[in-house]
Amino acid sequence: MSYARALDCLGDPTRRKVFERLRSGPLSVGEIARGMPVSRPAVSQHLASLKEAGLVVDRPVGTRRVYYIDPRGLGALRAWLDQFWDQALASFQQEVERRIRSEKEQKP
Amino acid sequence: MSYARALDCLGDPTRRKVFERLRSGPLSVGEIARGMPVSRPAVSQHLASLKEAGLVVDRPVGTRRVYYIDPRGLGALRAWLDQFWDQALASFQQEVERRIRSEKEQKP
DNA sequence: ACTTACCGTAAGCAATTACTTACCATTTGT
DNA sequence: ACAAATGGTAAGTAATTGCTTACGGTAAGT
Repeated sequence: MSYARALDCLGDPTRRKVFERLRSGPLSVGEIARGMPVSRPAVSQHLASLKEAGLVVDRPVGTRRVYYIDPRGLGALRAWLDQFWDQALASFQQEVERRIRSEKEQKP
Repeated sequence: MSYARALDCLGDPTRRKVFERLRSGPLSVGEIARGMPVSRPAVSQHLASLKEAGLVVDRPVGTRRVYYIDPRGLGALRAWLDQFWDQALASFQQEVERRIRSEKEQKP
């Protein structure tokens, strides 16, 4: 049931940008906010949401806090996606075949 | 760049519910809306968003419209997730090891 | 001890958005 | 041709939420 909060989080473009900045490795809050179109407190709030959703973890380093991606949140998301894959592919293929058949009926 | 709209869509709980109803196979709008806590027009609007995001496709069947999941949207989402996986796992493991080392220093 | 750097939190505001009701278009059946 | 069924669209409203400014708290440096 954790995929729900994760998807809620990643639904916001700014929060997605914050998350994507951590893809290359751990970063402090200031480093994440640098060059962002929003203020540092805004980034802080987004990080809190991401943390509550299990998508990131943080670790204190002196007066700074370093954030990095939590693979467990990522895993929950992937598991949720996989639930759809097989059934969706089967339904889709069936519909494609149906479309081909209906086109054959129309031409001649 | 299509994963962005897909994530925006699935960020809403109701829209997620609509999407999850299609997991077991194609359904008409009325069938999807049946038993939902929102009205049928609301479901229609959500389906339009999902369609624009490439997550569902529809096909007319008489006076009804049957919707089903589009695997291409699902694939874009999975590809985006996979981008994070390797790097995130490496960073996470590195942090776990760092935590173990710092605990060893503290005890003796 | 004092200052500086860094970050989380609170309050308030503006903008987005998700929902409802009403209406219209299209297709099927009689 | 008419009636019923199905669903997309428009307008309006209420609620959510993302952002900013201001403040407080902790850790490092002098």
